[in-house]
Amino acid sequence: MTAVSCSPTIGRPRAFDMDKALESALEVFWRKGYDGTSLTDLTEAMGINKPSLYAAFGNKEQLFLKAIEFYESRHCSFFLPALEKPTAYQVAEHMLYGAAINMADQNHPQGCVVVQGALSCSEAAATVKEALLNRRVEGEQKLRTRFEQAKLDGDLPASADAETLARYLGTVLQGMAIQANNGATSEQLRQVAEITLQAFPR
Amino acid sequence: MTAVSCSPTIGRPRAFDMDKALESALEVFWRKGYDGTSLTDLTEAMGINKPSLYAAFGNKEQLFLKAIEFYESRHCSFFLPALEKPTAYQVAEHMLYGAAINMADQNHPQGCVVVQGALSCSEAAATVKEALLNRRVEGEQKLRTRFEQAKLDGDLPASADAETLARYLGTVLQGMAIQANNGATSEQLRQVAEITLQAFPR
DNA sequence: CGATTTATGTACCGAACGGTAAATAAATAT
DNA sequence: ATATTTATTTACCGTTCGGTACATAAATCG
Repeated sequence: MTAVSCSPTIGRPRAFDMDKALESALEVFWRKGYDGTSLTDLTEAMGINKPSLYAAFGNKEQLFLKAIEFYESRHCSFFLPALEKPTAYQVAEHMLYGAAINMADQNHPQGCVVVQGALSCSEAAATVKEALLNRRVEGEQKLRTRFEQAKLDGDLPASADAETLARYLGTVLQGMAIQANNGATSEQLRQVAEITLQAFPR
Repeated sequence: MTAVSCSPTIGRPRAFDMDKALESALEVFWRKGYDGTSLTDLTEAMGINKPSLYAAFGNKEQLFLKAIEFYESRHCSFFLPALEKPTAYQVAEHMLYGAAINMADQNHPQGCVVVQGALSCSEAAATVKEALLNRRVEGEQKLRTRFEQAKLDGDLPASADAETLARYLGTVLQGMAIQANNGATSEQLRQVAEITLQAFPR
């Protein structure tokens, strides 16, 4: 069993909150990307020293991967619920409007760390780049599966191409991440979502 | 006057082709991003030593900016011509199909260096990040102006929102860059372009 | 032929990089 | 109280970073 963060009862207690530290690390990675973030950036933001960071999170790469898990559980909270909507159109609707609000939210860096955390990067970042790429592709795969189900359910015409619809939606969602980086507001992204939905069969 | 690359007649002649060196530098920046690219990466790809690089291109930042100019003149050759098409719909059409072919082209890194060259980055890269951001916003501004003209020309309904249409198109184009990084083929991007156009007024 | 000008190759600079050894501090177990 | 266990602090490791000084090579100018 690997060292899961189950609180050990013996030994000196950890002086910092792991979740808060992880959130701080995420914020830095999100804003600066994997290559652009130094250990000094991380330790300053997290309020801990390097040995504490390494003892608690492994190394820079593992910390990044844990930060991404944290991101998906806390910040991408609109994605999975949207998949549960009763029709394909409503799935698309909730996903696009959710993304519009989320990606331009001023309470955290703009965009999506899964898109911009390690898009083009050094060889040292190859592992995390691939991890993010897999998450993007898997997200689209989930959309595709949902749309194939919608065809069976009858709320998407049998002539519809689930794979291409999923890719279209993925493209717009990923494009919204760039738009948010460009400074687009939630309202402007909402308008994009609105147009996007006009091409979506209902 | 700054040192434009007008060939000097005196002194030892330069032993390398500046355009070829710039193209090699672009290829590296495109693939690894600004932060992910080291001077060693650059000099190895360009086939020159560091002092030659600095004498010819200034420094890493200036080299990057020159590589971006090079990119826009050689690799984004579909953008400006698309703007000249007779109707707004045809503008969108040519831009989307041009991007679909270009971004997944296997003859160079996938995606778009203006999107992925310095999206999230260190403070050292702040200048180049802003330069890329400005290029993206300016591209959308050009689209918007073109669509406003189309409303005057009558090939776009007066009720259409030129700004939002431009942002919608920008979003899909930027999303295509991510898709190309995800491994999408030109044919898959072409299908996305097709759906995108269904939401575009004609 | 020098003299001048520019480019190249080598060798190096201080700073920052990711990562760690070793000593100390704070908790529990016996 | 002492031993054990874990976290923190300080100080440091070798490597790589972006950038440059300096000597040499290759061209033109007079």
